[in-house]
Amino acid sequence: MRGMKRSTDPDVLLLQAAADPTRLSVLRQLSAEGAVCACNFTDCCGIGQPTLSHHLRVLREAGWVATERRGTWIYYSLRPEAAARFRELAGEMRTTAAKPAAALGGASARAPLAQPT
Amino acid sequence: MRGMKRSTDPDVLLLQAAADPTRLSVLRQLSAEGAVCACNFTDCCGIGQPTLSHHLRVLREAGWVATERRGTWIYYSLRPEAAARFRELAGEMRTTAAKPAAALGGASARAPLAQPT
DNA sequence: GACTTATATCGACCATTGTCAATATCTAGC
DNA sequence: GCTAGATATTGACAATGGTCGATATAAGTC
Repeated sequence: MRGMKRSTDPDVLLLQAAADPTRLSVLRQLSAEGAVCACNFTDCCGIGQPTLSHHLRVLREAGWVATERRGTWIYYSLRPEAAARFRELAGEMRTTAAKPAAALGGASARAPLAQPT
Repeated sequence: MRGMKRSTDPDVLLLQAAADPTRLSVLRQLSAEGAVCACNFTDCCGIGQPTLSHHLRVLREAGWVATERRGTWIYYSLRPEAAARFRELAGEMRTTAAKPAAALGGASARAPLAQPT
């Protein structure tokens, strides 16, 4: 099979949703301002309204944002669970500080599977 | 112009690099084990060697990993700067806890640009 | 030198995705 | 009902990106 493999891991979906200039910008604005009307993003990002709507849908389906209708417009806000999961994910990414390059010199821990005799 | 726009924002590049099942798996293994030989990932992820090499290149170019040759094999390790930047990014993503849905009820803060009379 | 092993690069293929124009849907006010 | 404004959906297109097979490069051993 060629092509890509569609990911189902929620962590990957969360990262994929944030890994776009427009959407990261939206997330940052939401983080800074709390609840933001969709119409506020339209001009901010230099993209058309359908495109923005698409990005907001991606963020919603990834669990990043919640929506609330107020009359004709819709407010978007960051979902605390998503932000928390994101921070947790980032917290996992730590360099052990003992191994990165130092452990390579030792005679004990070297070859991963086999050694070139 | 149709098509996508190539992002140049280093934060977006960092997120894009992490937003793939294989690469996230690699990053997690690096975080857990420190320095890992490239040959350790090959069988782990169920992908071919050229594909893994491609993913490692993406991670390298995004600043996620550093490499060190040891004989015929190459060890990959997490770059502390990347992990730190990632945590910082995640730290930005906070719900202000004062606005998400509460501020919408008030009569003061409502319309973003205009109000439906 | 030849041979083996590990990693990188190249070239192709196809799935995904960001974008737009046009249109539909929903809500409010008349 | 009709009209106006905000948002969502549809259908197309192009660029990106993940995958593989084949090949190239690099380092080690003999």
